[in-house]
Amino acid sequence: MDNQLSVGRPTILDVARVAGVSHATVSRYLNKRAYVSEQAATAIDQAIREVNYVPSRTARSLVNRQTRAVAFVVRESPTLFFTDPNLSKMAIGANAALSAQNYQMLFMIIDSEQSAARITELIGGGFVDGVILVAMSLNDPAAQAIANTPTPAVTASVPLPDSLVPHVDTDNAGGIETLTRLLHESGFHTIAHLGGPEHEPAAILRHAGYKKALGPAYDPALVDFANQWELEAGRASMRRLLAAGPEIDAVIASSDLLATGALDVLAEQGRRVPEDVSVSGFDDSDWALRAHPPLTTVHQDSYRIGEELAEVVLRQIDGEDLQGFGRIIPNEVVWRESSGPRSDAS
Amino acid sequence: MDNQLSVGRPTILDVARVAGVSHATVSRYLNKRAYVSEQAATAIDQAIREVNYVPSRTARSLVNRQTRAVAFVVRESPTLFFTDPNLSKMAIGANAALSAQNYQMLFMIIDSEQSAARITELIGGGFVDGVILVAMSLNDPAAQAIANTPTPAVTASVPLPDSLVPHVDTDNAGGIETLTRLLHESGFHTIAHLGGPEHEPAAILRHAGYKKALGPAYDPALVDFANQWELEAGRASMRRLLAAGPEIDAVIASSDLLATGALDVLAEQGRRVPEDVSVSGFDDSDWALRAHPPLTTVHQDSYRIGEELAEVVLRQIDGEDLQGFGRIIPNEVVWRESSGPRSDAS
DNA sequence: CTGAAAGCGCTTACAG
DNA sequence: CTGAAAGCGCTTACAG
Repeated sequence: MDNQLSVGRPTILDVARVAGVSHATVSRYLNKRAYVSEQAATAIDQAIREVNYVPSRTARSLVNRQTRAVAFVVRESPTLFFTDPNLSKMAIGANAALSAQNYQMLFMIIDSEQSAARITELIGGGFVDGVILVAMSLNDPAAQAIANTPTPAVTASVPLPDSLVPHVDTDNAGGIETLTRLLHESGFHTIAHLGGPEHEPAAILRHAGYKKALGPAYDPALVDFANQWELEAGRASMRRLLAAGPEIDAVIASSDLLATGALDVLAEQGRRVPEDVSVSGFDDSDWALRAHPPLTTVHQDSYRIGEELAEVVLRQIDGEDLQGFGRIIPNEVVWRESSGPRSDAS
Repeated sequence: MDNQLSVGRPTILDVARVAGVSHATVSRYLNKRAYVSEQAATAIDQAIREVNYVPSRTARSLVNRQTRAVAFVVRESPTLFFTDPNLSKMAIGANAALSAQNYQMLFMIIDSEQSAARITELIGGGFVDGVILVAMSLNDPAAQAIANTPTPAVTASVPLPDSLVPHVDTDNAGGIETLTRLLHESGFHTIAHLGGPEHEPAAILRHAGYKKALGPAYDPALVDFANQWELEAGRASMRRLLAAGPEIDAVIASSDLLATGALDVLAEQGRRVPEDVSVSGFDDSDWALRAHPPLTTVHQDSYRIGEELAEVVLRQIDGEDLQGFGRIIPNEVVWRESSGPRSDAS
């Protein structure tokens, strides 16, 4: 009566032997996609418990050519990732959407060149069915390598250059455009723009929104681009703006961090915010709330962006061709003290 | 001259055909573990580029019986996870240690019953070689199921009941013991303990540390256990303590959150902190810093805990039997305003 | 140094 | 309804 089992973990053959059927029948039972007699079913069910059988994921993946897993790869300093609420909400949103379709999200952190290579091989080697790539900097070899893999991919926030990988992003242009309009309507008329690095897509789009809102009133003398997305670069840029146009009564910065740099310089020079100059940012990050005064900014629905990212990979996994596709998610202006009272406040 | 390639992604057979060798030789070349002639090597190398070959992870895993991946499973509200700096530092530490050994850490979030079942199957099915389990609540079926899998596991923070799964934890008893001693030396003599839920291991250990430090001076009348790790439970417990022993001049709470509840009640009753009563917590979480006044607490090196967690799974993957093993990581008292001036401050 | 062959643990037409 | 057989893409003794 001793059913010899193999040494390692039990396989479908062990179950078959105990149940007294062929392993093909066990497989059919497991996959519920073909008829199995009631009698065989109960025998198999019991055998599964008896030998404590769990199907091998790798064997299944090999024959099915799918893993039902999607990687969420972060090309960022891990600390920054966990700190940035926008990024973590994105991850939570994507996880929920994937989970709902019974896909497992696998969060991976690139924290070294070695890990970048390993993750690229993993993804190129079919360890997952798709990949959501979060990378802030362009021309990043690691990001490029992952995107060039045959595995369906989507990038968050930044469309990769020279690549047809679809991307999902917040409405950079629209957010700033709306903000500019609101400031204008609230009585600010000499509105400067403190942009991000001039060649970065996000900076370009945000500048475009500013320009569009102003229309013919747009004045290039009131625009300056910071060299980096850094506090110090924001300060330098603000100094240039003040030197060029001392009469400005509002500054629209391309990020909360740059706006914080602007606040520093304005304080140095004795300009009051918002009484003398209104300041605003983008992102609605912690910087916006911690600033003195708290910053008007553009808030993005990161959870939703995460969900859309998931949808875009999933559709590609289902065979849809989404080359070059871009999805823009609307955002929302959050009006705070740094812009003074809002004229049209209801 | 047209080398017919199969339709899907190229396989080792395609490489072999193009290079004019057998696929076994290609495999040997890839694994560098047997001699391959220089001539064959260059041909293969070129063929790999030509067909753009990347080895299949699933096929490899199936024959090698290993995936070189370790799951980091979080049984927590995802938001809480990303918010809690202790948890994210743990993840970063584990990721770094695993990565250094060329293992890929796969971060997975349990956010529903469905996902709990899916992840359990994944792990039981050999999708990863090991699992680090972060679960705060005991008797959690999902945690138990994962731990009962044949896959090597380790739990963070909490040893699972009735389980021999190894665990790594901060020195609960030692931290509170040291803290109690320091308070005593600083002139506090009627020191109460506001413990966590009476049957939770962490609460039991912390209480033990308090008791040990006090020795014969220990007085059970000065001890109360909160019903939950919640703010409100901390308040209720503090009220009971004050009712039982109004003369207390220090309260050692089992967590920062419980300590915050204690602060609320003391403020209500007009007792000044630290002038009338010293208050301290455990965790060095945001609660500790945001409290008024900031809380003395026990700080844990979460990054290091993460590294140790990785080491414990890795050793098991390497075949070591670590059943029942527990690793206790030392921690450190952080003295802040809620305890007044420290007598032995250097 | 290198092929042919078996096998890792599954799924799935194909005949019965 | 169910077995036998082939195949998913690799690795690895075993002979040469």
